[in-house]
Order: sequence, then structure tokens, then C-alpha cells
Amino acid sequence: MDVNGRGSSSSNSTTTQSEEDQMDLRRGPWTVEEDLTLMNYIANHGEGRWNSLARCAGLKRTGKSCRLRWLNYLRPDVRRGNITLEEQLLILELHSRWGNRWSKIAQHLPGRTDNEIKNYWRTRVQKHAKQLKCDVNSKQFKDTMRYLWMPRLVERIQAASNVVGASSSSTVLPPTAISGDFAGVHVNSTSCIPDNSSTGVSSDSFGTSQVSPLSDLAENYNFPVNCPDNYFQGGQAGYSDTLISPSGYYNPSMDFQAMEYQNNNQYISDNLWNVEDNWFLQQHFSNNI
DNA sequence: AACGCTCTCAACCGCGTGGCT
DNA sequence: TAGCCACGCGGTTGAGAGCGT
Repeated sequence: MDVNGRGSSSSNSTTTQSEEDQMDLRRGPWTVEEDLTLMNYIANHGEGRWNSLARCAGLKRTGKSCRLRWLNYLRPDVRRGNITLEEQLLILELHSRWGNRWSKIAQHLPGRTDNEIKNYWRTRVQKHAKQLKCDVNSKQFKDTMRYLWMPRLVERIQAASNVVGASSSSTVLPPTAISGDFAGVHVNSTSCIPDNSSTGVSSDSFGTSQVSPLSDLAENYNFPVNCPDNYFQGGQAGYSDTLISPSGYYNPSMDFQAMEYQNNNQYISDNLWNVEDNWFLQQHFSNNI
């Protein structure tokens, strides 16, 4: 049993447990000293050749462990903190396209690691599938993502843009950046989501996620190839009318917007889905099962 | 305050692949 | 061609933080 209580089989494909024991290799959480040693070594010698790097740097770690620590944590361009709405949207779309190809997905999210995206998917997306009592790989769940949550995210991105644009402070996103074509998706700044003055949506109502410029997403994001041009068209009367899933899981007659604001609720932020969304989806699922 | 449960995410594991000898 | 080795990927685990009772 290692220091973390994890499995005691071979720790990597080229180093046996007994060899590790003989070499007195450390496992488990990295210390600050180890981090500094690794960073200093890579700053001076560059990365790669991880096994020899670990030895030469004097780290009692496997090369594999060093590589992982560097790539997932110490690399200077690693982005830490909450996954933004745009990133969430991108993850959903890319996952629907490629499945669990985490590293491939990560390539399209600068600064994010495959591990982080994988964890995000497992902890957030799979959790919601579980709540809905459906399989995350089922067509039903995929359709729900595609026809409900993804447009919903687009909408929230717009809304967040409006809030930010309306605010005189922390203008991460200029108001002018939120109209026009959004990577093939027409995004219109006249979102039907009311601004915070009329709804009580507070400045942090979309969670602690930082809102990055849509243009960043637009550079990387291509919406589903078989979507009509107006698929996600924002606006008062717009995209929801087009959101009829092939399997009929989304019923446009159900007033998503009204549902959301009934009871004068504020948004309760859960980066991807809020309480009303869950309620709505559960109702919707129970109607379609 | 104490306890138990849930959630998050850093780290580990096994395996596949490709380069080198 | 076979064997070795390094690397990278996707799956899994478990410590610790957070939260409710």
C-alpha cells in the first residue's frame, strides 16, 4: 500500500513495485519542494525524457509521475479555476463529436488538461445524467444535451455578456462582442433573458466563472454540422422554435423561459444547470419515458 | 462540536503505440 | 523481427474539503 492507500500493483509499465521500493520512490501528493525541484529542472533543461529527468533532478518519483505533475499542474500555461460557460459548451459539443477523447478535446481548450476535462465530465455531466436516471451515452441524454443544454448555454453566455456589458465594472466582454455570428451560430445581443435590473440577477448569478470573449470560442467552435443556420439564433422569438429534436425529447411548446423565471426566481448558479433546469428536465424526462 | 455523507480533483494504474537498437 | 523503453491516453481511486444533520 502506497502513501495514498492506492493499489499496490506495478506503478508503471517499466518500473516494478520491487524496483520502486528499492529505489525508495515516493508516491502520493507532491510537496512544495518537489514542485520547485521539478520546475527548476525543467526551466534549465527542458522537458522530456521523463525517467532520466526524474533521476537527474534528484526526484524520488517515476518519470510518469513527473510528467503528470508538470502537464497537469506546474506548466505555466495551465489554466486553473472554474470551467467557463464557453468552455462547457465546447466540451459538450466536442464530446458529442469525439466521445471520451479527452486529450483531443483538451487540445481545443487552451490551458485545460485532459484530466481536468475528464474530471469535469465525470463530476458534472455524468452526475446530471444520473439524476435524470438515464445513461450518459444514451441517445436520449445526448439529445437533451444537444437540443436543450447547449442552446441554453449559448443563451447564458449571451446573458452573461449582457450583464457584463451593462455593468460599468469588470467588463471582461465588450458589449459589441456579443452580436453577430458566433462560429456559425447567430448570436444576437437582444437576448430574451432580461437584464439584472428587471430580474434581480446579480452579478454573480452565473457563478464564479470568468466570462471570456466569445471570439475565443468562435475561433475554435463549430456547431453541429447538420444544424440549420438559425439553429441557435438568439432573440425573443428565435432559436427555441427550431429546437425540435429528432427524437422529440424537446417540446418547444413548453415555455422554457417562462419556466425559468416563474416564481420570480433568481438564477441559482450551477455552472451548467440550475435548479430550474433540473426540475424542468426531470419533468420532461418523465413525460417522455 | 461531532459525525456522516457527497463531491472534487490530483494522482495512480494498465494498456496501447511508436521509436530505437 | 523481436525486445526494450518512453510516452501518452483513458479509466479509476481515494484524500480532503464542504455541507447537512
